[in-house]
Amino acid sequence: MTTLVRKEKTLSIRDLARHLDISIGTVSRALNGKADVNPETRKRVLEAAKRLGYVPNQSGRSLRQGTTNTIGFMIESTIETADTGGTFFMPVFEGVQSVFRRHHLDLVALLCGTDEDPASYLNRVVTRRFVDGLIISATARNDPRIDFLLERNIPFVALGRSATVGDYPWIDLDFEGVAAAAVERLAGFGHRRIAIGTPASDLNLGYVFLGGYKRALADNGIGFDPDLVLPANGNEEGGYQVACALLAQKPMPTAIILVNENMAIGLYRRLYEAGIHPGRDIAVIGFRESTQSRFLSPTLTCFRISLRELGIKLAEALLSTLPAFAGQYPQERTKLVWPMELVPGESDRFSLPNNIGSA
Amino acid sequence: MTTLVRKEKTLSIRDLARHLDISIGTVSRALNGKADVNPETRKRVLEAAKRLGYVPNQSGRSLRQGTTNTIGFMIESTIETADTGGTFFMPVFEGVQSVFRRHHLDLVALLCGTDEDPASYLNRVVTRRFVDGLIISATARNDPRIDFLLERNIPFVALGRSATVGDYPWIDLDFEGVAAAAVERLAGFGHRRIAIGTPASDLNLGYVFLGGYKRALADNGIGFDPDLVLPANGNEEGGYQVACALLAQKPMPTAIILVNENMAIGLYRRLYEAGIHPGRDIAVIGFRESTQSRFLSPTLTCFRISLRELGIKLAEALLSTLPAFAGQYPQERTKLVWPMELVPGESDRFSLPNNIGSA
DNA sequence: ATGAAAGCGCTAACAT
DNA sequence: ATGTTAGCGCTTTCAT
Repeated sequence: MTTLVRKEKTLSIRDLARHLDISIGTVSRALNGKADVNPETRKRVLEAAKRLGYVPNQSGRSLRQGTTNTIGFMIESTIETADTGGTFFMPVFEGVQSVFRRHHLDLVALLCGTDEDPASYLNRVVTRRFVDGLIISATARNDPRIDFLLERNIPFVALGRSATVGDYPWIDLDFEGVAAAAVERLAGFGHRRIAIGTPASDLNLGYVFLGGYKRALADNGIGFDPDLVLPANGNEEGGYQVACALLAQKPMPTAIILVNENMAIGLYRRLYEAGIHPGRDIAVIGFRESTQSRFLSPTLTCFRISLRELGIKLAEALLSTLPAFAGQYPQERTKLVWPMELVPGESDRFSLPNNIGSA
Repeated sequence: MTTLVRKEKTLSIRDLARHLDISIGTVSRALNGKADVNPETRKRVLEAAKRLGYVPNQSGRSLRQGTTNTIGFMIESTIETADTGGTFFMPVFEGVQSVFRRHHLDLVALLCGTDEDPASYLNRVVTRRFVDGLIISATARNDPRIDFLLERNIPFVALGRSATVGDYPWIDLDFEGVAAAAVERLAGFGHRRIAIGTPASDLNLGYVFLGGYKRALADNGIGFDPDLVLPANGNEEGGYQVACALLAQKPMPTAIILVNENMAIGLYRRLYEAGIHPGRDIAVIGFRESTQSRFLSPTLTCFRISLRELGIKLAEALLSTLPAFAGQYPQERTKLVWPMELVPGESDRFSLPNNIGSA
């Protein structure tokens, strides 16, 4: 037969078969690694495919197989995350991707705009059969997306717990443990009036964080004072507001724990304006260690986590819920609280006499 | 006919047609707003579709039409951008999305991992016909992706210029203008030894930034000193290194311009360690205004840009290259340098006597 | 204004 | 081990 190499048009499997003078069925089987193909034939096919730059059309495959080989990672760019979310998600994304790549699954980030309802956005993505599975993040205390995905039986894993009931896989940071460790450390330094900066929104992590804080207070014999709970956005501006709230209290708390390390910048700023030095006049503990936290003055005491590892675990948790991969990842529904490790900085390095700083 | 509502399976257009007892062709035409449909029929179809939750299968459409109605926004998570890139891209993404949504185009972020070659990643995405068009970012001085996309005739727009030749649309920040404005401002304050922190990598923006700096020096009668060009990564760590380099010079430069605002944090840190105060002992000008820059101490003099607007322009530039939309967006190939507006902060607020600070 | 039918590219079931 | 063919869901001719 004639050597048919089309220009301008991408090669179809039919073109490839014609070029090799064999049937398209055999070509398909050869490319997909099926067993019943002559090794010689397979070699020819793979070589020709490579040489001619043949790549299967994903739409054709999807239509036939009912799967897209694409996983969606849904990220909401809310006020809470717009500024700073990227620094968190990029490394997680990398970890997820490193696992999926081995299985020829493509990962796409689905950024739901602030002017679109997350639930209806998700609905569109899912019903169009755009992805085979989903990773959702920024779980709300009550998250309709989870109900929706469970009901439709769509494979997914949540980055973050939720109060929404149901048997679904999730992985979450150990907000509770972080709050507890921070309180314990500060209490050990003699602090009694320990404030806490929590998210202003309905994110579930706020509730968990607050819960850990309260428990740790009790464990350390410190009474809970609702005035010391300071809700704010998890960014620099929020930190500034938290500092304002701190300064307004009499006596001022001697320590503050932040649920978000970016708040530290705004907090520092406001404190400096008031002539108060973190690490000398007030103890500050931030949340996640970052390049930033290490270069602030004073360096921020915070908690270390490998986001890439987290991403890898997320991917594995999802794979175990995908029918095509459950065999290779035979785990239970993952329900995992990811531990974080304290990294001492300069921001909380001072002790109080026992009798100072109590309420 | 019987009312056939399947469970567990998503509705196909065939199901919908059967349910309405009309042909699938008519249903398709009704849903796609074709003219030759009885208004009455169309109403019935749309109602039933809504009620039963019918959503067309994207794979079916794509296979038939040869388009996916999906645009890819390729973001590389390099060392340069991993930490901080998100803060930049999220708002841009929002802007892009707001335009595409009107045209029922879905936007997905394609994050190329650090362990994957950007060009081959792009190749995969394109040849699989996964997207109809692309936005690429982090353009290198010589960027093979541009050659590839031009050769394959794939609609795309670049966020960032490149030395790669060809008639392709791009939008870029005004690095040159920023460098020039910064130099001019500092020269006006009496500075003569003005250092510059540039990217260590081969990003095109580094060359453009440096070019603007050199020209502005000349315009202000200041000689160019290669020792004052300090390459570093565009993150906190890079800023720290820049500060180290500054401190090593005798006499120390009296001003520094950074190509990336995140560097300011590391720079501040190192300067504080050396007892040198930005805004008092040395003038600092950062790059992009952010929540961060406003809350640093001292606040950072930097440049404002509406990233959302930038995203909107990017989307429009791409649409004008897509055959299906070129009619609605009949622009020339966009080649646009996006202006940025100086936002004075506290970090460069001091003047030198004329005879101090000269080389 | 509607129906009938072809066919996009691919895989899998069946036949040989 | 290979060829043949049906059909995934959809849009778009071409009839009527």
